[in-house]
Parts: sequence; structure tokens; C-alpha cells
Amino acid sequence: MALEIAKKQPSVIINADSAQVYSDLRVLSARPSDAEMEGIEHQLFGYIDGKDSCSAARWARDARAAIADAHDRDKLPILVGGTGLYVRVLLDGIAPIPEIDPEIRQKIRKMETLEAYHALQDLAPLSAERLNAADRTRVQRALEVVQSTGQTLDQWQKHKLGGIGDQIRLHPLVLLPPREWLYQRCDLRLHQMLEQGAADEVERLLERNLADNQPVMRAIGVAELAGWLSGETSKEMAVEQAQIATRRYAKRQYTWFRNQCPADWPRIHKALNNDIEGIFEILLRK
RNA sequence: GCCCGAGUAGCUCAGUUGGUAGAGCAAGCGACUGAAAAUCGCUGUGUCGGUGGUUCGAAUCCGCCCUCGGGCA
Repeated sequence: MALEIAKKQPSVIINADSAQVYSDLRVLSARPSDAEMEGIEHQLFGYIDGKDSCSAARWARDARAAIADAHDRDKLPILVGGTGLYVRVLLDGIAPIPEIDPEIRQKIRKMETLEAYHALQDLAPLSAERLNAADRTRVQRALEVVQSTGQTLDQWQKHKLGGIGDQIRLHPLVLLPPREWLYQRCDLRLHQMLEQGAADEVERLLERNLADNQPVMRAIGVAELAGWLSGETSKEMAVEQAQIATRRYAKRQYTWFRNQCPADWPRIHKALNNDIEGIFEILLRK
């Protein structure tokens, strides 16, 4: 769809998907191939090495620069992708928390979740109270912030910086196609990925011996296909598990886009097969 | 044709001496401030194969029928 628009006026397509940023995951993140880009400029696709971690704040900085650059060149920036948090940070900004001391981060990420939660209760009782004790990601984040900066996450989060939502003219469109239609495509997608070399891609990724809590290692399909390649599970089981993970992710996206996006963002509930023109009209209506 | 086993949630199966059901997985709903394709919270899902009987009461006991396995002819 973005391609259809891009063909009608000079555009830059900018990735807003947290997995498609990694160069290691061309197939498994469903990143468009060079052929599929049809010569149209694409930014922030596959531009980060898997040994590094992207983050919402980093992506938002990069996207801000890419958008400004597109505007300087009189091109229309078109953001495409499914990571709601990334887009939110781009538009609304984020608390200006300094980089975390790597040693502190490493130490905390080795802790048991409950152990980290108890530590958080001591150092930042208000943060702890707002979190579920089992919520590993958030508990560890809150703890590393207070330990590394001396200020609690709650204090930091009183201010947000860097959002560009009030400086640009936004034409948002939320896609909420029928569940059954989408789930069938989720299932089909895994088979297509295998045909396109997903197993080789995972094999090459495994050879890098990255820690399995690296974001690139947590992309859907990596652990599942790795299980098959090592002989722990059958191919059928691996595919089925990856399909389930894909559908669950799609479900979480429904929840995010339905409830977290502003109510005045238009939503499309139809299947997206033959309705490009109709969608185009909605985008240009404003 | 005869004998044996099985039929309970979308799937795999529990279900005590009769008191109209419950686990896992799948699923649904939700949260989301620097890992977000992550992480976490909540919630059910039912003609107990059908039918007739016994009983105050049947997934459970009895009869007949249907379906699927396995064996014997």
C-alpha cells in the first residue's frame, strides 16, 4: 500500500518495525527484498547489526532524522510497521533517561525476576507498587534506572522529550483486518519464509553465538527454528509453534492499535486484497 | 458376523462409592515510557456420541443404536 502511494509522489518509506531493523533477519522479519522495494527509497530497514540492541528511543531518534531529511528533499515520508511503542515515542517523546551503566544492566538481567522486584521495593517502592512482580522486562528496567541514575523511573517519567507529533501533519491509518483472514496469512507466512531460506538465516544467526536475550534472538521464529535445527523438535512442531507465536503477536497488535492509538485515527476493518484505491482516498482525505 | 477397547471443551485427556463437570495446550479480553515480534494481568470455552430405561437425581448403572480403533472368523 505504501508502495502504491510512493509511486504517485516522491516518497521515502520508513520502517517502524522493531524486528525489521536488524540486518540478520531479512526473511524472518518479512523485511522487503530489494526487488520488492521496486526502486523506491527505503530507510531504517535492516540497518542495525544483530549484536546491537535497538530501542524505542534510538529508533525514534533515527526516524526523526529520516523524516527531517525526507522533508529537506521534498519527499513524503511514509512510516510503515507494527511496533506501536516506537511510533508513540516518535510522536509523544520519551523520558530523557541517560544510558544505563552496562555493568549494572548486565548484573540485573541475570537476576531472578522476584529478586529484582524485592530490590526494587527497597529502592523505589512507588515504581514497584505500579508493576506486577512477575513482569520481568519492566521490573528489570525500573531497577536498572534507579540503580544507574539514582533517580526512580517514576521521577524520570514526569517529563517526555523529543516527540514530533505537534510539528508534523500526520495522516494515520490503523489496519484492523478480519481476524480469520489475518490468521490464515500468519500461517501461510511461515511456510513462505521457509521457502525463502528462513532456516539458513537462523543457522547463520546461531553461528554468531549471540546471547539469547538479544532482541534479534527474540524475534518470532528464531527460537522455534533453532529447536528444529538442533534436533530438539520436528520441523512440523517448529512451524506450528512459530505460527502460534505469530498469531499471538498479531493479537497483541490488535489490542494495542485498538486501544492505544488516539480515537480519531481512522481504522480500516476490511481485508486488504483489492481495496488499495479506497484506502488511498482515506489517507488523502484530510 | 462375533469379541474387546474408545467416544467428555477447538485439541490431548481427567472425572472417586450416582449429586448435571476440570487440567494442560489452543483461544478471547486487557495492560504497555529506552529489550515491545518483548514482558505481564484477567477469563471462559460443554446437547459428557444418540436414544430409551432404573433412580429423588445419570458423564457415571442397564438395554438398543451410531461412529472410530484393534482382534477373531
